[in-house]
Amino acid sequence: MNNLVFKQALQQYFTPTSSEWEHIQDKLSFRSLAKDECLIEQGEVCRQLTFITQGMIRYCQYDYDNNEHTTCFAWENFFCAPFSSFIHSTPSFESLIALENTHLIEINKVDFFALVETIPGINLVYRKVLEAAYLLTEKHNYILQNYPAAERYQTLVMQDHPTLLQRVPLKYIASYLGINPETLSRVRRKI
Amino acid sequence: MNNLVFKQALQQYFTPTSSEWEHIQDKLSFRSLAKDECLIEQGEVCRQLTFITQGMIRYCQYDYDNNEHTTCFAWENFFCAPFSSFIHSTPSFESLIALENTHLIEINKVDFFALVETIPGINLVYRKVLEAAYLLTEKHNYILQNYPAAERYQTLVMQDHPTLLQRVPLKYIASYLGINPETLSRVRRKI
DNA sequence: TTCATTTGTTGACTTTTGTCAAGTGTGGTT
DNA sequence: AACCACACTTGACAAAAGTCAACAAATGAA
Repeated sequence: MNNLVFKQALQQYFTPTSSEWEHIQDKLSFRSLAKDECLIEQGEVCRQLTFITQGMIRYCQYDYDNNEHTTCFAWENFFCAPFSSFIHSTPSFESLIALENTHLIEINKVDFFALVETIPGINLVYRKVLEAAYLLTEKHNYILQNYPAAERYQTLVMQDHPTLLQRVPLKYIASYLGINPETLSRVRRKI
Repeated sequence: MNNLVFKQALQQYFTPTSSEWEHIQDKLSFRSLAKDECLIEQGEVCRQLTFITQGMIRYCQYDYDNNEHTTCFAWENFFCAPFSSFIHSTPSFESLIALENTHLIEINKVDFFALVETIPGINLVYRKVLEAAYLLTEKHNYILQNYPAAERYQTLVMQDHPTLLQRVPLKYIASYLGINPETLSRVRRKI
């Protein structure tokens, strides 16, 4: 069941042989998070790669005044991790918190990198995941640095992810746009 | 000469066999940029990976009002490219412009990915380059989004890259910090 | 050296966004 | 139904950074 969702996700990139799939499946474990439960806390070192089979995760960081800032949302069929922590075993910049009750597949980091080395298809998947993560944050950051509040809303929400509005409280959307809820409220009123 | 610098850079990650090195060397070409010359213009699709043997490159983007924003600096011994464009063959978000007279080694994208597929060491190097690029922009963005002007200067310049001050005009540093030159000037006066 | 251009600084003012406080609305619990 | 917590909105005001204009300082070319 859950495994199948995962296999389908891999098959976007390669079709594992049955022996490869055996090896992969061996390393998977399952986990659920209740709404508001933490997958990883800021400062922790990330030790596994996570794949979301159902639900939604919010990435957030804390600034010098301990205010929370949302940097990313991830949902069904995406891999999620604080990648720099996952890659370099350094403390994570961000916390990952469930926005809804969420079902996950986890692969331990050591196991995952062993698969990357031994299964070329997994190497490819890893590259694609990194590339996609890079692209997503690049755009988010480009918009946050170069556009005022109203344009951020238009681009990052209305244009790119209008469905967020149905799933995510506005206060987190405001935080994703790098503005506060009051400002978002004023932006939305003017439209 | 130039090749040697490049080989040394690779050797941080792996030691190519002499036949591997032959294949790699075959694909390298050399290029120089005068100060202010453009390596890649925003909107262009990036078709090669570049390695800097001497000099310095500035990455910059243009916002909705066509104001320029510096997002990154790269110098000797670093690979540089607008990675999302390089990876996905999409128009580059940013222009790459020489800050000084600069010497480069280039590898055509198709050749490079062929090397990634055939030489495991190059695959590793590519992963490391991507990971490093990801980490660098992640920190830059984290600071820009979460800290006010004075703290951005302290962290990104004084702490991380104080040598920038000797090589880069303040107006570009201001732009890298997401503030204007007047604000930077005021920040520096207060210290 | 001199002159012109670019770079950097400063002050006065404006704009944008944030902060604080009060209020409305909604959903869930008892 | 009544209450509570939470999400969201609104207004008045404050703070941070941007804009514009003037000028100073450094750099480079003639």
